[in-house]
Amino acid sequence: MYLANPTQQAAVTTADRVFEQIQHAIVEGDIPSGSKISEPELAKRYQISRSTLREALNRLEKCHLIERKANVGSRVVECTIEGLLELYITREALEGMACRQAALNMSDLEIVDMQAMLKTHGQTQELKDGVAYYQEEGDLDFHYKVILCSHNKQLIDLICGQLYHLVRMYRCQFGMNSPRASRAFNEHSQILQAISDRDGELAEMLMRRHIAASRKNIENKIAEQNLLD
Amino acid sequence: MYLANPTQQAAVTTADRVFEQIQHAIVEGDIPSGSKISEPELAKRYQISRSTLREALNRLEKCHLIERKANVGSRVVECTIEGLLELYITREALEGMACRQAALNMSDLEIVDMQAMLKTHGQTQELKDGVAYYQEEGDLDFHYKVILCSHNKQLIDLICGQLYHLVRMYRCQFGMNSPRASRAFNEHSQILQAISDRDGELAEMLMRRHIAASRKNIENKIAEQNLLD
DNA sequence: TAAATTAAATGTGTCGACAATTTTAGTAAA
DNA sequence: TTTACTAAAATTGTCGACACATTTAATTTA
Repeated sequence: MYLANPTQQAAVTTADRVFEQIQHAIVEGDIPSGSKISEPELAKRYQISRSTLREALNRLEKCHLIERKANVGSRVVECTIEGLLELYITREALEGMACRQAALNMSDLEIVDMQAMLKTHGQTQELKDGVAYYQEEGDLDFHYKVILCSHNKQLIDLICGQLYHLVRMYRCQFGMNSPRASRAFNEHSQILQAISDRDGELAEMLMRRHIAASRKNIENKIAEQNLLD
Repeated sequence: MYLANPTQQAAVTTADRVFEQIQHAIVEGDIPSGSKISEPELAKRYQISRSTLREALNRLEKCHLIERKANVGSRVVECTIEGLLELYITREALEGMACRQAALNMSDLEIVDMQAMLKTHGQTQELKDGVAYYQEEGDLDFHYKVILCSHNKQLIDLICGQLYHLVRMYRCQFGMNSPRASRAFNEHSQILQAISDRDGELAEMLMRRHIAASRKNIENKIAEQNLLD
């Protein structure tokens, strides 16, 4: 089961449903990264007409999962190291600002809720220490909540509606259930503290460091791997 | 004549052409902000089938110029004060980071080019001092160049491919040919200096202040206007 | 054999028509 | 007059077919 996107309203039309199915298939790698998409083939596989499929493809393009060229066709986006680093840099900017806005705009109730959620994360983490579960869902959960609490529609749409599908895709394809779990939890706690103090500047700074740390973690792994070649 | 988007590849298909036409009409306010879009009517006006029109509508949705609801239809996005402020906050985050990346990644040649452009701006500004022209094109020109020079595809697409159409729309509809022209020029010069020094941290900070200043300028205007009511 | 040209096949873009849903108009009941 | 229900009209979603462009295969030519 994959994390439902909070900004994605319930699928009512067939194009919506097929969009979600293909999205899932791409994120999980069932439709491989970089592969060409054949409209007739996919239309047949999902038992829909090409028009409906193209509607779905348009939404996939909107969240950067496929790329289209006129008169040529669509390809699933390629997962490259550079792309991953660029994605993290963009996240650093956007989520940093979202965190600042959350510190300024969150209601007291929302803060209480988030503290409860983090407490839960801490407990499950003590139980299955260092297990991928936390990184898989808890981390995204925390980030999602912060973004939604920015109360900035523009930020919410850009990050949750578009970038995060790519984030999930990279996580799946590069198998990134990193050992940063316990450190991430501590960083989340610090961030929430800054938010509770309504310290927007600190909250942004901590979130940026948190994401930058993940990025550097990846860069280091790559560097190690390159030394082995 | 309006500023062609550097990320927008040449229109080859009819849907492309119609997309550009409607985009222009929305930005300029010929199709009013907040109005409902009738697919049959627009299809007739542009002499195309509904399928082709819907393809164009999908791209308009991608750059946040229209909003769609399933089984109900499309509306031109509404220009509100809150929306404008949210847009500026998002720009502050994204363009700030783009500016930092530009300082890190720009080639020396690109820096020389940009210095030349800014010099031109300074001269034309001396000629028609305080005239809207500068703010209308020069400002966007500078910002566009900085973003492109970040060499970060993700940032480029988000800002140039999506946000900037909205920015232009707000500029048109709110008649924002502000008197910040000369101050903006000075701020641009400072930013470029930081970029030339390869000082990413300073470059980001200055760009963020530059955009935040615009936002506060707007907020003040609103506050003044509210006092009169 | 390799390169260039042409022809077939595949795939994308566009169209008009039908199905399903929503909105509007009209009628009946309170 | 207002509300509730019903029927008609209009609008959106989906479909299959055709036009056009690109890619692939076959044929010719150097």
